[in-house]
Amino acid sequence: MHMDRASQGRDVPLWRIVGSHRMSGASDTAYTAIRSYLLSGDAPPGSQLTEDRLSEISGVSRTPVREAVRQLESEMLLVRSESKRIFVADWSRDDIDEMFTLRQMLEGHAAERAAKLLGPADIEQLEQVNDELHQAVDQDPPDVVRFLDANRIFHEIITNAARSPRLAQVLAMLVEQPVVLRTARQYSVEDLRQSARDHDELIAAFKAHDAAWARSVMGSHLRRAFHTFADAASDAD
Amino acid sequence: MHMDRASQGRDVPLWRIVGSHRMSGASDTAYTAIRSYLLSGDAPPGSQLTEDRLSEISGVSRTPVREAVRQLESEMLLVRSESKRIFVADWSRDDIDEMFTLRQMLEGHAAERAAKLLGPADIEQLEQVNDELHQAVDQDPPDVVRFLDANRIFHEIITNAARSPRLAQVLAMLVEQPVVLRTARQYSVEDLRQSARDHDELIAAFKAHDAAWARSVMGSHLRRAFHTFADAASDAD
DNA sequence: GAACCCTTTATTGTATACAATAACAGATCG
DNA sequence: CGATCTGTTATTGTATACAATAAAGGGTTC
Repeated sequence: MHMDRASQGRDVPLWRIVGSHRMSGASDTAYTAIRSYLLSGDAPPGSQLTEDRLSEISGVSRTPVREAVRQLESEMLLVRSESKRIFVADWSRDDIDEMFTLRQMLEGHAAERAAKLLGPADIEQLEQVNDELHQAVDQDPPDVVRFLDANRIFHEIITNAARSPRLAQVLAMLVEQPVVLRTARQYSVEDLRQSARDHDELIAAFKAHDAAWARSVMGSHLRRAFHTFADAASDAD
Repeated sequence: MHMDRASQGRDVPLWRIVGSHRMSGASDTAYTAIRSYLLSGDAPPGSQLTEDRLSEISGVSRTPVREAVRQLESEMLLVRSESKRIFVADWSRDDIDEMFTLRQMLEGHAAERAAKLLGPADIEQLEQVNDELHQAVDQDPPDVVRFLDANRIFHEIITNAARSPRLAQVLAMLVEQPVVLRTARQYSVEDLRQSARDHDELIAAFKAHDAAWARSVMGSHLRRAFHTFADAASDAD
């Protein structure tokens, strides 16, 4: 009995199915450690970090830390001052707006291509991931972390399906920001449900191989996601 | 007599006006040297390079070479094998197609925003650069290098005018590829003239602050550029 | 007390030696 | 032969010491 692509992933953790990150070596230790630190919220946006400090945090020498910092810089979780010092990125509402706008363009394009390229097995995988997402929402209380994981994987599958390495590389720079992830914890159940419904419709568009439909749904999905974020963020003030 | 932004650049070399690259230190020496080497055409696409070799070429130690390689990897002039070895990128026609498609999306967006944000001084600068470009075309024979320089700066001004650091960063990854630059040498005068006319129309759209017009012209400009490239490349076979 | 210069300290940049790993080539065995 | 094992070499990865540079502090002068 052979294992096709859909069945392959059935018994492994969801977050392993779409793995883009090499996981070994001190560079990756540093990357993972620093990223967790930034996403944990313990690092105040705008505060300075030094390579030595990050070296302590991650337990490896400065050399791999420097590589990790470069990567996190390109993902815009870190920024550098004029004199090359390292700071935790501080995203304004306009910055987040622009990020979602870019994602809308690029992921809209990805969805368009995916509609033409996705096979039945791929679509089955998308449904599987979206089931996971639905379950996370329908828990009481909803499991936001599980939701965000499934959501990320759902989008990654589509991005990869577009079979454009350049597009994937560019989108990797526009991942969710700490401020967005933190804000997600206070989304309403209805917000999460609507997101899941968007995914349902996206899958329907893929099944119909309707590129324009897919782009359109992806566009409104991401645009609404921005406003959900913006509302939650302003409520938090 | 004060110096406004337009007059500031009048006496400095054109390529200095829009400088996004920090120019100092061994890392930049390495970056510049390796990039020149790749663009010179002496490096066969697909061939392997080692850090030691690049270190010899650029005259600095492996540490800054590694940083430069990372940068050139993100600009997709270099690629890495499964085992992390370094190779000169080898772009297929489809890869180039996809690159121009992504540029069309992103620079179309940039043009849209630029149409709203560009001031008279900025537009004057664009005109100045496009004059340069016209002159390069009207020389006999046309000066393709001068043309490409002016063209790059023209597009960079628009990208920067969009005032979206993320957009600029993403577009920096989609710069012109060696194969495109080499092919440009055999563009017909008429191809170059049409390019210059596109720029004229772009400037007209900016003067009218007509975002939709600007996006549209940028779109057809880049799309035609791809076909010009593709035709020239297939002729060269 | 405010601006300037000088010293000291903090931080990043570079070179280099060594460690880890992958590719290569030749020998051995079926 | 062909496959596989093994030692050798090529190449990248990591740690660390030192160099270069920017920031911070502290004293001096006007």
